[in-house]
Amino acid sequence: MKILLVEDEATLGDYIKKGLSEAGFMVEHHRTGLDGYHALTTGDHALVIMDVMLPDVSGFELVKNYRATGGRLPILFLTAKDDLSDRIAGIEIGGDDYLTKPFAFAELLVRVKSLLRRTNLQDYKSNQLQVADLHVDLVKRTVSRAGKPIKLTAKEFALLQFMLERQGEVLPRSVIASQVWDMNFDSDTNVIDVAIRRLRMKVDDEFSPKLIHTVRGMGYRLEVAD
Amino acid sequence: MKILLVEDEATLGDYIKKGLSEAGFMVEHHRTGLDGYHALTTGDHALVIMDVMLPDVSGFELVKNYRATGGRLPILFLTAKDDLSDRIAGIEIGGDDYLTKPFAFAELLVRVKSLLRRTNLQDYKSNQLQVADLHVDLVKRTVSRAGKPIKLTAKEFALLQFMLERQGEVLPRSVIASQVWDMNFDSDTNVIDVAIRRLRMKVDDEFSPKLIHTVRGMGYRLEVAD
DNA sequence: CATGAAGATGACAAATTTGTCATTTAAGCC
DNA sequence: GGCTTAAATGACAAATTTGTCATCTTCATG
Repeated sequence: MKILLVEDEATLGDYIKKGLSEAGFMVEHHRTGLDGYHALTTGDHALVIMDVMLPDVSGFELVKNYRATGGRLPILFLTAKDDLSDRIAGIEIGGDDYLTKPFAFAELLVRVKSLLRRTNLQDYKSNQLQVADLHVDLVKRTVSRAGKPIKLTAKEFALLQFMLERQGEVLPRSVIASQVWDMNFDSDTNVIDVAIRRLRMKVDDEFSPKLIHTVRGMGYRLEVAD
Repeated sequence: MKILLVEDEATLGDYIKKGLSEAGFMVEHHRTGLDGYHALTTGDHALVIMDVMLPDVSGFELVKNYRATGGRLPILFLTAKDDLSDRIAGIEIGGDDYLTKPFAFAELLVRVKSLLRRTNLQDYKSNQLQVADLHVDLVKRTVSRAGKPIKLTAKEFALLQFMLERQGEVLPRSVIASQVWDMNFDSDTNVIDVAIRRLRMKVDDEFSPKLIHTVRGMGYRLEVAD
């Protein structure tokens, strides 16, 4: 479970991070609003803990914008005591929570767990596959290698998915044809060769080790080593 | 867990079906090879029990073809005693099993369970969603309504998936734009209207109840009733 | 029930994906 | 090393998907 923490005060930030890590959460810590916002919109966290007072942008502004674009992660605000009255009171946080500094860590942990419990019900888990440093999320349809996102077309994705499901097996063109293309393999087409090439360009060309291997006379195989 | 049974002898077929049903399996029973083959290639069973001697095609031929096109379900053959020696002996069943008639039902059940245990390990479950009679499999990327398969394009699927995730909520165009299109909503485009229309044509037009509703001035909502 | 605004729709155009083909490159074998 | 065949590649064409626009329809309201 990944938590995004946006907190500029080093001492407090480290303290929270340490505590949550010990409680079994992965914590990604950013110190400015913009960094935090970037992480928020690109990452896959389950919850956000955000200081309202940040050096650059107000946490409140950030979240307003985040919500306006459809973001729905639960957000737990941290506010300084004297900010509380007029600020938080007016925020339509809609189901999110806040905590006034200073607070006991135990208190934070309780709120975090409660928020996660409340929201994680309808979260269906992603269906992830991985080979070497290639990550594939079958539900989100995202692919990345060595952390770099890769955009695949529908056919490319289907082909990769099929090969992943049969990792290590040699896949004759005829089998690929019938499973990925739903056609009877007609040996005078080379669609599959071409598709493999396109997939390789995106998934293998600039990386190593190579994952897609040719088995001459037989077909192709996806595998980490040879 | 769905099991496909292909057996022409009525008595034996009914007997097996009854027994397996009582053991908690769903059984789809076909009486001819061709029917069975059709079910095999279009359905989503976990295991196949097939008589080798069928009135139309030999079960052996069927499976040979099935394997050649990449099918990988475990298949349990039923053979008459005297067919056994020369036939089964020569079949490269590769991991599948067979049972000689007559057999005790308990024996069949043991084999079935063992085959399922052996193969279900690497089967990752599909990630399914459903509203009314609309079924969506997020991993296989299949959609069907009232049992009828529906083909969606990538954008259509993404839109439907998004609406399903937020079932019941009114989704402003601006939110759809940022979540499905990854663009800042620019009110002088009607891409979303058009996309909704295309989705409706496939998913709602010839069905009822309607699932995609317009909330005038606000956006769209996916919901079973109004 | 007339009117203005929002949404639906159909036709078209742009962009993207997918498949085909001719040619080049590489592998396996003698 | 030369030969044969399989696979890789690049360029092109077809097909499909996606977005734009102009027009028509529907809804809410006075």
